[in-house]
Amino acid sequence: MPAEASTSRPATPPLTERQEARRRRILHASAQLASRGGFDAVQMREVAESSQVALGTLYRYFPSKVHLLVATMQDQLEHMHGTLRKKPPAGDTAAERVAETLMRAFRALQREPHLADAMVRALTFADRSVSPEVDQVSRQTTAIILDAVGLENPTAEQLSAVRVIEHTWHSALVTWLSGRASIAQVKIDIETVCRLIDLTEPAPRG
Amino acid sequence: MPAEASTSRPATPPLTERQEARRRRILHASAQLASRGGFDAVQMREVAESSQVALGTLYRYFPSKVHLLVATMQDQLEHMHGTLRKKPPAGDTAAERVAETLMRAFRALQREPHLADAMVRALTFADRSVSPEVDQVSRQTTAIILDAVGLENPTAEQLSAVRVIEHTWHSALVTWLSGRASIAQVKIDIETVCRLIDLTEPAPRG
DNA sequence: CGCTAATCTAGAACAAGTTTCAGACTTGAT
DNA sequence: ATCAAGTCTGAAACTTGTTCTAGATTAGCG
Repeated sequence: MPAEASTSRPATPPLTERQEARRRRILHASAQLASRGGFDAVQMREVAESSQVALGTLYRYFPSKVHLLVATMQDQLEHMHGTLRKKPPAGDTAAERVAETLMRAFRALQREPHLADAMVRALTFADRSVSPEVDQVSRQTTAIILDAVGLENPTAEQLSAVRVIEHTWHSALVTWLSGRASIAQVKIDIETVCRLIDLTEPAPRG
Repeated sequence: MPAEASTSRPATPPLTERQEARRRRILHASAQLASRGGFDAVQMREVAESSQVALGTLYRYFPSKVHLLVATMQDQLEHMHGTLRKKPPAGDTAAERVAETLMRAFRALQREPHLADAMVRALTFADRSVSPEVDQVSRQTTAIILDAVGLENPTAEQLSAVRVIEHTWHSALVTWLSGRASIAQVKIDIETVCRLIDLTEPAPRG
């Protein structure tokens, strides 16, 4: 039994520099193609060509198109979390802060609607084989929301509220991307669901 | 300009008996294959063969696999709405009734998890070209929830709460289907979000 | 009935995701 | 420096959704 890799994710052997560079090129090409034409425009052969990697290699790094796009989303989310941390939301209540955070993220996605389409479609289409990666995205999203709530040790009830907010966020995004809801409606729904978090917050002491 | 088909959906010419029968056979084959192996098991060639229809004909009836599966979902939802109407939920508050209704629907889906997988994946993967059909599914779901709430003329606020419940329902389903949440967790989240509907309900007069 | 337009069929063809394979290249250990 | 193991490449093959075509069938109409 090897004792390696006991800390973070299971059995991810460290990548050499060139491998890390390949991985970056692939993710970059993926995001670029997605920004153009969304999910359909991310064609594995094109990603491979764009990132100067053989098709087989692309599949070694990302075992399917969905894996690739979910990884792309992880990448973007990380970036967004960083951005959000720099300018925390200013609302008085947790609900206001969460809603503001989510709408800010929403507007960022609006700027690259095709990219958003590709990532979100991949995320909701992912089957069990992508669970770990999707879960990672979900944890990242949870972290962003909890940051906005501003709690260190949320109760089970609060975690459920956060999950519901997350559900609403994803599904509202899907609805908007498929043209079945306006931005105004998304905003209203986000604000509606964010009330839940206040419901579960103990009255501020003092 | 023909004046026909002015009433319901745009330009759906009435089907002959044999056409109606073909449509039924197709939907039946689709549901059957889906029940076995989920989304991937619904292969257009197999659906065509199973329903004794040429591939080209299948595509004339349903312009894509996603269209087919969304139509399958419409079919199933209609059936379920009928079933639910017969035994309305018994809770005292709107929240209880809605949660009970949704969990009942959820248990029905649990009985055919592969079928559920196929339908839900199709629904969330659908792009703009399927909007009308997806919207129809959404309206049907809304109707089911509103039935449980028991309101004739919901306010805008209540409609937003219903949309949020719907979002949560879909997304929780996706999470469960991909093995990232347990049934218990889904139940909790459904109950959590259903509280919203009570928040918006005016105190009963009397 | 006999005509015409629409529909259906069988099957080939095409597109994009995925797999496979032989050979060239890297890497790490000796 | 050299060898073995692992990785990358280029290209072909395979799978399944989708489109296309030519000919047979059916439906509606005079």
